[in-house]
Amino acid sequence: MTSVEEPAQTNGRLRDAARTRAEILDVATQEFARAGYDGARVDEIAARTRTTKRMIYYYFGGKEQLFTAVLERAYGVIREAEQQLDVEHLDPVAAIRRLAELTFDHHEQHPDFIRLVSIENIHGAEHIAASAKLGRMGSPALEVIRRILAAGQESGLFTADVDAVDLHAMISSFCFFRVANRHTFGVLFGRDLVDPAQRGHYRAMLGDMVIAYLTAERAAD
Amino acid sequence: MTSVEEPAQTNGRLRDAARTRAEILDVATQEFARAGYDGARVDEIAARTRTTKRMIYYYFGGKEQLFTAVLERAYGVIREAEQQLDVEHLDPVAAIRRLAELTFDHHEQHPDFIRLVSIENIHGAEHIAASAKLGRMGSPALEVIRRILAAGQESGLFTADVDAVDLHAMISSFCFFRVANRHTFGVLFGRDLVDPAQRGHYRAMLGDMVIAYLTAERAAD
DNA sequence: TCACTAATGTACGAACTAGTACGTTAGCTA
DNA sequence: TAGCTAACGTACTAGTTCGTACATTAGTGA
Repeated sequence: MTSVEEPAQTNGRLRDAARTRAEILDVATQEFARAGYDGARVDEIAARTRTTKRMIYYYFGGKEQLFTAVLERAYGVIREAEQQLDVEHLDPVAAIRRLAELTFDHHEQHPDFIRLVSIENIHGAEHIAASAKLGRMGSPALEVIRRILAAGQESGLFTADVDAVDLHAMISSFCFFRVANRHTFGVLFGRDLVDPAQRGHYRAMLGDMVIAYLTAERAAD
Repeated sequence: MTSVEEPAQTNGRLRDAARTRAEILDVATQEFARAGYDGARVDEIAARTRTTKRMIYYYFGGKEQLFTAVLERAYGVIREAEQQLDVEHLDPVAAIRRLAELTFDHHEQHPDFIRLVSIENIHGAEHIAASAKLGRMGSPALEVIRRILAAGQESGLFTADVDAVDLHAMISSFCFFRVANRHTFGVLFGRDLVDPAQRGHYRAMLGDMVIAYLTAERAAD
């Protein structure tokens, strides 16, 4: 999240639409992630900005649209990260493990994003459904998974007949739950799923799980 | 959720503390699950009850305590369900699959519970942490998993050296994500994870995944 | 049956909160 | 450099929302 923390005016200008807009988005992201859609306070966002509430309405129109803009940018970030993904040179098993690990890392590094997605689901995904930018956006990772799966299935290495979307769901489940539910899980079971000391443990567990699933010997269907 | 929908007075009484309390809890569960903690309206809960807002404060003290009571009851329900669990007579593989399927079914049948847990995580699990009833409650399923795992590992059937809490997290991840994130996932990938026609598919996928993970041939650690 | 209290209802207030009307100025361009 | 407009600030309002003061009654036990 391109945080803007400079003294007062960036690039010598007092008035900078792009900077003001970006700063509002930064703070709004934190605030929505902190308190949920209804818990977030427009006044609080404004207060933590170098500008005023007036500007939020000037640039975004309202709280609802601001939240949508926050989601659009957050999804854009993960989209970009996935586009960096380069696993073409790896064998299917290594490639899938790599992909799983990248998903794992991204989720861990963007807890705010996870919270925003949770919040959006509480609200039935109405904002992303209404967003032209986000509707059916899919994910660059999906195409990659598709190719790896095809290669693995062709070579007989992968026995599971699973499609890319379902495999993506499986990988995301684990990564998402670990971050999203860490608080209740921690209280109820006395175990912090995001404990840095256990990071490697869970990362390996995810990879093992996915590979085991894909390569398991199946009874005839 | 013991829904109370009778005409006016149950068991012949106009004033029935237990009934009023239960009815408030029922409606509050729906309202909190619908809109989140801050989105939920105390007035709305009262309106959909046969009693008044005054009673919410009389019985629970406030919105915060009401939400905690809602969580306590919701966790109580899953706790009870898990206590029914009887898999002692099954071999480890069948037992684990059974357990996974029960978790799967429970999550599917209680979307409100899933939403409440999501909401509670947005708020850092502060309510269940403060609740005497819920702190470190654990889960009856955990003991069952522990026993099955021990048996499976002893017999050499299970190769993964995973503990009960982590396995529980793995199973829950899949079940939770499927229900909790169905909305955003549906919009972004055009696939409804809770489509009844696909229920069997995902249920089998979960079992296959867990069993594959537990029984996979491992390279020496 | 009488009195006492748990249970309930009504009406209201104080604080908050999204959103806006109105006024001002920086910075670009002709 | 004059003027025009995008960018910005202040002060306010209308409506909402949690919570409560006060009044009332059902049911129970003596």
